[in-house]
Formats: sequence, C-alpha cells, structure tokens
Amino acid sequence: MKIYPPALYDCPLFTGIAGEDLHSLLVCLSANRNNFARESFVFRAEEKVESVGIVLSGGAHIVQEDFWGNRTILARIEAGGLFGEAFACAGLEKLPLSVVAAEASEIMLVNCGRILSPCTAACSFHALLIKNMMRVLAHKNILLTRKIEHITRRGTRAKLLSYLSEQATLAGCADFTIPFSRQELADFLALDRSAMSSELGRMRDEGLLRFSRNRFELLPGSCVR
Amino acid sequence: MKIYPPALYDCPLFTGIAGEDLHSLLVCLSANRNNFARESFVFRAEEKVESVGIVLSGGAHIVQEDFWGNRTILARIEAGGLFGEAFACAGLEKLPLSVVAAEASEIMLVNCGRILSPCTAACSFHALLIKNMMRVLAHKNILLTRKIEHITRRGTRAKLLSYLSEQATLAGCADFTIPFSRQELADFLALDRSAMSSELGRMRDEGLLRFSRNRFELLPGSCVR
DNA sequence: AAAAATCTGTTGTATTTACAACGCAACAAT
DNA sequence: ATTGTTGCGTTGTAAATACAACAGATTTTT
Repeated sequence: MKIYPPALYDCPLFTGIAGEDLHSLLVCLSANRNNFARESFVFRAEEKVESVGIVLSGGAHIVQEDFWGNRTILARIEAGGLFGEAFACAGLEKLPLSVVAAEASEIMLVNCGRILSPCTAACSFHALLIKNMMRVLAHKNILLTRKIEHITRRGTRAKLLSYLSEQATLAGCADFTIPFSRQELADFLALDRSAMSSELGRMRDEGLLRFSRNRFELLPGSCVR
Repeated sequence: MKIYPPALYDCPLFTGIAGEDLHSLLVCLSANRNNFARESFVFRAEEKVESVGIVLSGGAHIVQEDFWGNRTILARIEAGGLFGEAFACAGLEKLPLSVVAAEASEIMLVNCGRILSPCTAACSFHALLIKNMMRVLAHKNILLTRKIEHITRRGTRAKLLSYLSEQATLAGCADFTIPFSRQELADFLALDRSAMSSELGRMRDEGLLRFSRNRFELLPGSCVR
C-alpha cells in the first residue's frame, strides 16, 4: 500500500477519514497520482473539467488569460490545497482559466462525478466525502461573500469600518486581533497601504478606534456613519 | 395532494425533478411550509441554521447588523429563490445575519442534514438533489469569484476592462451585449455611475472600444495596459 | 401625440485617493 | 554594537474619483 504525503490528510475534503480508510476511499474513487513538470498544464482553459485536483507536492498556479492574451496569476495552491472544485461541481463546459504546475509537482486528480454519485454501499465514507465537499464549497462561499461586502463599500474608511466591525463581531468583543499585516489588509480591501495607514491614523485622532500592530479596539464614538 | 407554486419548480435545487416526483421527494425530506408575517424573522442572527429556505410566495430580506447595530439589507430574495444554503451546508454554529420576511410570505424550510444524508434507497431523486445543491453552491462560488476579480482592480478603467474582457471572452466575440444598465454596472463594479460614464467616453475617444447602450465592442488597440 | 419618467453622457468643482519618498521603530543577523 | 531588513506611519503632490447639475435621447404613460 502506498503512503500518501501528510498534506493529503490535511485536505479539507478528507476530514474525518483516517489513514487506512482514506486509502480504500481513494481506490474506490480511482483517484490517480500524476507528475507534472514545471510549467506544464494541469487543466487548460476552454477544456471541460471533470476532476478536482489536490496538490500532493510542489505547487500550482491558477492562471487567467484575458481577452487580449495578458496572463495573470490569480492564486498559488500549496501542497494539500484543492483546486478546480467549483468548476467541476458546477459542471462547467469550458474552464475560464488554466492551472499550471508552478514547479515539478505531484497532483492527485479525483473524478468529480465519482464523488457525487454514490457507488455501491461498499465504501461507507462516501456520504462523509460528499458532506466535506459541500462544506468546502459552502465555506468558500461565505468567505467570498464577506470579502465582497467589505470591498464594495465606497471609500477607505467605509471599507475599514466594514472589515473591523465584522472582526469585532466575530470576536464578540470591541478589541480584537486581525490576521493581516497592513500590506495584506490593504491588498484584501483593495486599498493603497499608505492611504489606508493615514486613514487609520485619522480615525484614531478622531477617537473612533485605538490600535497597535494587529490589535484593534473600536471605541463607542465610532458608531456614527 | 398539495399543489406547489410554479416558483418552486423553477428553484435550481429541483432541476430535473418533475411534478409528482418532487412531491414525494419533499415528503421524504419532511419539508414544511410556513407562513411568515411581514417583518418577522425566518432566521435570526446568532442562531444555528440547519435548514435552507425557499420562498414560495412573497419575498425575504437578508439583513445584516454591524457592530454598532446599523442594519443593512444585503439582498432581497424573490419567489423561487433559495437562501441560507451556504450557512446550512457549512454547518456554521452562528448565523452572521438574519433573514426577515419582507412582506407576508410563505416559505419552505428543508433540513439540510436530510438533504446530505441519503435516506433509504426509497427515494431515487436524492442523488440528483445532492448534485443540484452542489451545483448551486459551485455556481455561486464562480459568480462571486468573478465579481471579486473585477472589483479588486484598482481604478475605474481597470475594473471596466476586466469586466468587459470577461464578457467578450464569454461571448467568444469582440462585440457583445451586457446584462446591466449603466447604474447597475456601476453598482456591480462599486463605481460612481457618472465617473464610469465619463471613463467610458474617454476610452471611446482613445479608440479602445465602441458602444451604444448595452452593446460593446472591444477594438484591437485596447490591448495595451 | 404629448407628457412624464428614465437612462445616459457631459462638464466643472470639491474631495479623496494613489504614489513616492522618507523617518522611525522593532527585530535579526553579523 | 553595528548593520541590514522589514513593517508601519507620515507627508506633500499629482492624479483620480465622487458629487452635483444639467441636457439630450429613449421609453413609457396618458
């Protein structure tokens, strides 16, 4: 029996499925392991995608090409990461982007139809797998929605307050720690870092909030908008 | 046997499931129909949600309350519309928003656990239902991701080109029709309508594109960026 | 057909934001 | 202690955007 890299066990698609069971599940799904050379295509735009990919080692780039042929790297998927799940599950006929091995990589491809259509009752983990897939999609959905809520606000301050308000609510407390550096927060909210920094300074001066590093505190006066 | 409103058959959760079959499926899921008075809560923030909702008649508002108690209506769900699917499928412990009946409405609630855990082989449409749910989540995922791609671009022109490039690619053609009015497009891209309009005018003057109303044409010169 | 309402493009001005440059503090390596 | 490095805040200026107001076109209503 093959040993899988630890990254695979961390893949959210397989939570709740332990060592030996995972192996038989993967056999049942007839998942296959493939090696990709650096820069080679895992999925090519315009193809139909029927599988989800899981990076076992190396890394993959999600690459988009616009109408004029300009390429953009939208994301990098690390070992243990999942990709293509939305396109495979949506049953899209034409992939609007490509996936390229960022370096020599081993990637597992699992046919999505096999995940969704329960096989014979033989493999008892199938229902769990479906739930996991659903959870992955739903969770990503929530994250994307939240990001959109912040990012659609007009103006630096509104975006910041939208984000900080959410963090305070999640923490259940007026002071809380955020998981971003300034640059990362600026990128997340689609803002200029220095403009964001000075806006934060202004808000501090106006008594709306306090902060140092990643620790923020929203003050009572901040509720005016 | 009850007759369901036509809206229910249009619900993407039930595509491929016709009249009589849908009824037995709903019985199998022990879906229940509830009447809600205007302004009454369907789901309340902080609760755990275990069901997805389908609006049979009337309408529902997705309402968010920020840290200071300011309410925002994020969306309105019309008859036939689905809500709560992401939260229910993700198994979230605490709903970060509320759903309120916008007017007197009839709403069907379906327990999500029942959807995900196949019952006895008795109801053959269960697998299809699961696929549909997956498709709904995956499709929304794709829409949200695309929106984020446009909206994170910095500057009016970059947002417009990102959006228009995608539309051209989808149409497979340099000229195409968009499904938005100017105001709607501005809202979608988080821009000011008039600023967007003048940017479009500037781009036209520079020979990047042509347009009239909802019909656009990207010109060869537009590939510089 | 006339009137009203809506959508769109245009312009000028006020405001906001991006950009570039720099200083300072915290931290790591030497 | 010294030297880099990195992250953060600040400032001034240039550029982009929001806002308001209006005019022409188009569509809907009467």
